[in-house]
Amino acid sequence: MDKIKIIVVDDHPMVIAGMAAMLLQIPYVVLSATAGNAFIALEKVREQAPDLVITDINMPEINGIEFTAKLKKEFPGVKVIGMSTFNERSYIAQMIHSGAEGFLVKSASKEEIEKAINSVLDGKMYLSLDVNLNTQERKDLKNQPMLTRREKEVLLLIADGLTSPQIAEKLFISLNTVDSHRKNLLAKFEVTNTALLVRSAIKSGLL
Amino acid sequence: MDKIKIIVVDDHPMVIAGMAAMLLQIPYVVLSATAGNAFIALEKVREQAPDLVITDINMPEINGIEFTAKLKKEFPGVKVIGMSTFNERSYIAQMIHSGAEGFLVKSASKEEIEKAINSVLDGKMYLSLDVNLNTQERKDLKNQPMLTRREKEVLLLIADGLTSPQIAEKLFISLNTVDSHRKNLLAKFEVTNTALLVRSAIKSGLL
DNA sequence: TGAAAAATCCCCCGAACAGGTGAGTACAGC
DNA sequence: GCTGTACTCACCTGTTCGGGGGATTTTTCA
Repeated sequence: MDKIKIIVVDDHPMVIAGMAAMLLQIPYVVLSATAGNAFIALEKVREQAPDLVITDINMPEINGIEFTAKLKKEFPGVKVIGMSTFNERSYIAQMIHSGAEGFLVKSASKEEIEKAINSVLDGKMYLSLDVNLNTQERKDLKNQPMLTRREKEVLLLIADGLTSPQIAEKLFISLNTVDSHRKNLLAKFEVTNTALLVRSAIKSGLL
Repeated sequence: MDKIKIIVVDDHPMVIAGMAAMLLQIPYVVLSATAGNAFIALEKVREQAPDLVITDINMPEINGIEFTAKLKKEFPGVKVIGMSTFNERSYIAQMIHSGAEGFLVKSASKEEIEKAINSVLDGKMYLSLDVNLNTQERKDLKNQPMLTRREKEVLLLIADGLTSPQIAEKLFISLNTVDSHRKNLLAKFEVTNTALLVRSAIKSGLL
């Protein structure tokens, strides 16, 4: 059997290096490419046709979730394992929803990584053991609101302390529109005021 | 001149591996030990008498800040570089206060790590370039506002999504008083609305 | 090309927030 | 006893938010 071809995507060189070192110790896999962002990653996937992509979730420009969605659309056969640090578990649900087969925390050991790779290539799903979700967190996970482009913009400006009128001016839209987005944000996050909105957004890693 | 002896402390094997790979490429340093937590790290330091310790800041049980403080007390000569991921810059000030000479973000490149090591061993302080404390952030760090007991209580309740009337009821005080505290909070954090208040408080680690 | 999703805009209304100013009480430290 | 700080409360004003509708135009994408 051929070696399993893996591509690792992460904007932290240190993580890339660490993952590379760990994968080296697994005889039946080969790291066929690495990428520091989603654009490069997509190119590499087209070139290399890997069996598995291990991708960071928090990346600038295109995050791991969108990246996974794009990747899965173009290459449904490629398996994906998401990776994230401790406090950002909140993305897991979205990641799974985007089609990822596995999830690892960055604190994973070589053994765990190996197990994840095997499970996923076996057609099974793998979730890092560290992902011990308490009920509240699980809730936060499920209800990861799907925000539209505009909603994200508005959310950012709210978190930057702008008032609705100021946001309206900045985005060249009417106050009514800002209010609409604002209400949609509150609804999607299932909160009733700005304080909780900002807090939830931060917890979800959106800010 | 002898090689520079370095000990790396991080609870993420992947980061350890990555750092090890990077340090390997720097000819005049040697990684004399690694540790997954502060206890082991202290042992290793006693054994190895390293020149430099590179430690994660976020670790279970004993965090990097306490660890640095302990380490510096026992071995004042050992240089320390703190390491953290992106969003946790708020610890930098505490880290420096504990005696660390440098700070790196985990997204650091090999070049940056090398520069940090050189600076620190040269007796200079090194702060990761990514830690471009813009004036606002620097302010956030310095001006950790001195909150009174009551103000903290109110702040917590605000962040929990309670409205002023609800807070008043909960604390058995009048709405006017809650408003007073609220205004004092806004003033102390130098912000003008609740969104920024919550955000600042989280950034300052108060929530 | 046609349906669905997103973005835009409008109205009303009451509640909550933010800014300013002032002031009484309680308590700790000097 | 004086001083400073925290905590409490009050009044007034205008702005912003939040909740409830409904409606139209782009955009997106199957």
